[in-house]
Amino acid sequence: MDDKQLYAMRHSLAHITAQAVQHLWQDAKFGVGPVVENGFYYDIDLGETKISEDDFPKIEAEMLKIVDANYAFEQSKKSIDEAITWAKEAEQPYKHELLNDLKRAGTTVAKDLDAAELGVESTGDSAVESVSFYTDGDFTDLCRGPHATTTGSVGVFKLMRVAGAYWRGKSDNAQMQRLYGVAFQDQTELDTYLHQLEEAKKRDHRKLGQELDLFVFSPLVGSGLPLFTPRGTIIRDELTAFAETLRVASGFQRVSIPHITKTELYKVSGHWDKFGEELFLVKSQETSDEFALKPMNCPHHNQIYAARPRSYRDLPIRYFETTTVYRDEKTGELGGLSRVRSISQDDSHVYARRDQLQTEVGRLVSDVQTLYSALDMPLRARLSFRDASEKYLGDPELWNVAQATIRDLATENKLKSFEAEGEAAFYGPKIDFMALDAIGREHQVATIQLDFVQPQRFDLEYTDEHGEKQQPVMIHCAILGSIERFLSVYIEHTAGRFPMWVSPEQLRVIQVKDSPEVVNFVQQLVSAAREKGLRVTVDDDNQSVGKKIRDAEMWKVPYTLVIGEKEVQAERLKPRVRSDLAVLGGEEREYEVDQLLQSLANEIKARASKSSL
RNA sequence: GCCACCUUAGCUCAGUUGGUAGAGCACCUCAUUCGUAACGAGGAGGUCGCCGGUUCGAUCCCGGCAGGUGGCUCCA
Repeated sequence: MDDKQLYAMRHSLAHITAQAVQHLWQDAKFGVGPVVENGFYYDIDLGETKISEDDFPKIEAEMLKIVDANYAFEQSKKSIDEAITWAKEAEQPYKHELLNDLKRAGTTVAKDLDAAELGVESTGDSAVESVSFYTDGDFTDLCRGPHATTTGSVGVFKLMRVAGAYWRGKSDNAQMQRLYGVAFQDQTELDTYLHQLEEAKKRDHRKLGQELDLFVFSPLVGSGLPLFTPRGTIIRDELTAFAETLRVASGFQRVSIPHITKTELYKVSGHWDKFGEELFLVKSQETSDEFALKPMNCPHHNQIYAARPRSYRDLPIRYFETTTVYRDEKTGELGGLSRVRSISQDDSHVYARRDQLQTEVGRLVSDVQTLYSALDMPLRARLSFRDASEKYLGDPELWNVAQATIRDLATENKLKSFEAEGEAAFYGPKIDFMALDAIGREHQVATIQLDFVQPQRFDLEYTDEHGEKQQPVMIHCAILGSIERFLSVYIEHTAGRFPMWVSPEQLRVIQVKDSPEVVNFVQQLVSAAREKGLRVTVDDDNQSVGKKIRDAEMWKVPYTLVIGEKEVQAERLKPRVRSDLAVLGGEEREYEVDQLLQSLANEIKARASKSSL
C-alpha cells in the first residue's frame, strides 16, 4: 500500500467516524475531518452532549457497521450556491460558514487544511465555482477526496482520544470535540504502533523522573516549577558543564546578571508590548519602581555591552551564562519538564561586525554539532527565513546577506537542513536545530538567531576604523536550549540509562558480609574510587545479594561490584556492567582494583567519544 | 486561558450502589550473613487533594478551588 492509498483510507475513516457519530447523535454539527500522522480526526459539535472515552466502543461498533455495509464512496459536484443550500438544509452551520467564505474569497481564511478539505477546485483568486462532495450510504460530506473505493476497504482503526479543539483553530471561536483515531493497513501495523506508544510511555520522563528520583513538583511551590533532587542536579550540571566547556573553548566570557529588572528595560527592548502578559511582576515595598522577573537575558547582556565604548578591534564580544528565566505560561500549557515556568538556558550573545557573521555563526554551528554528536543524537537544521510579509524589521540587505550566510554555513558544515520561509523571528533569521531521539521522534533543541533589532533599540554601537559609529549585529545562541526541556528529551532518549559521565551514580558497591575484613576492603575501595573522581555508593543493607543486584538494575547504575570474602582474598574484581554499556564494549572481565578504577575514570573522561570506551 | 478526564499510604493501585478504608513495593523492628534481578516474620504509616453545600451521616452526590493528564490556543 502506498502513501496515497493510506491517506485515502484514513480520510475515508474520518468520514465514517462522522457518519457513525451522526447515527448516534442526529443533531451533530460537523467541522472538518482531516488526515494527520498515523490517523485522522473529526471536529464535532454536539452542543451539551460530551463524548467520553466510554463512548468509544459504541462509536467504533457503529463505524464497523458502516465498514461492513461496504458502501461505495461516490463523488458529486454542486455549484457553490447549491452547496450553501445543502448546508442550510442539512443544518450544518460550520460547513455553511466555510462555503460562504469560499464563495466570497475563493479560499477560506483559516488554515490551509480547510482548503484541502473542502474540495476547492480553483486555486486562483476568483470566487469558487463548484465544490466537490462525497457520499457513502446515508452520509454526504463536503470534501475534495480522495477516498477509498468503498467503506469496506479502509484497513483497521482505533479511536484514541477525544479533546477540545477550537473551530478553525482560533481561541475566541466555539470549542468543538475532536475525535482522534489511528488507522493502518492491517492489524499487525496497528499493533506495532500501539506497542511503540507503550514503549514511549515507558520512557516518559515524568515516570522516569519519579522512578530515578531526578526531580519533583510541589503544589506549594507551584505548577511548572520543577525542583531538582541531588541526582537530577548532577545530570543538569554535567550537561551544562559540557556546554560551558564548548563556550569557553570558543572564546566566550561568562557573565552574571540578576534575575529581576525594572520593567523599563522591556519597554525599551520592545518585549513589554509583545510579551507583557507573560511577565511575572515583582513589587518593591520601598520604591515606586515596577520590577519583573527576567523572561530573557539579552536586554541585561546588552547593558553590559553598552556600559563602555567599544572599538571595532574589541569585536566580536561574546558573553555566555547558564541562568534561569521566568515566564508566566498559561497553566494549561505546562507539562512535566517539557514546558515549565522557570526555564534555565545556556544562553549566549555575540556582538559582531557584519564581516564577522560568517565566522561567528560557523563556530556556533560547530559547537552545536559537537554536543549533539557526543550525546548520540542526529541533528537536522531548519533554516528559518523571512517571507514577503511586512512584519520583519531591520535592513533588508542585511537580511539577504545573513540568509545567504546561513545557507552557505549549512552546506559547509554538511548540515542536514531544510529552509522554512516565514519561520524567521521578526528581528532576524535563525537556525533551529532538531534532534532525533532513540525512538525516532524529533525535538527542537538548539537555536542560533541573528538579531538586527535589539542593537538598534538599545543604541548599541562600536567605533570603526574611520572613527564612525557603527551598529553591531547580535547573535543569540542556546546549545541545550531550555535545560528543563532538554532534560525531558534526553531522559526519554536514553530511557534513563545515562552514559557513564552523566550518571548520577556511576559505581555501586554491594557489600555481602559485614565482617571487618570485608567492611575494611569496601571502605578502601570507595575512597580510592572517590579519589579517581567516581560517583560511588555502597549498599550495605541487610538484604540478599540478589535483592541488591535487582535494586542496582532498577536504578540503572552503570557498574556494580559485589564485594564479599572472595574478592577480599583474590583482590580481583568482576564488575557487573549495565547491558547497554556491555554492548558498547565495557566487557565483563576480572580486573585488579586500581586497574578497574582507572578504566572507569577513563570512561568518564571519554564522554565526547564513544570509541574510547 | 479553553474543553474533557483524573486526584485513596512515600510509590503503583484496589474498594465503598452514602454508614470514616485495603494490597503489593518502599520504610522501621526482629531473624538471617547471604554470591549476581525480589529470603522470612512482625510493625508503623491515611482529615480518601483542599474548601463549601445536600444528608441523621459524605472518601462516595453537588459546587468552587488547587494539582495532574490528553488536546486546543500560545511559545521572545
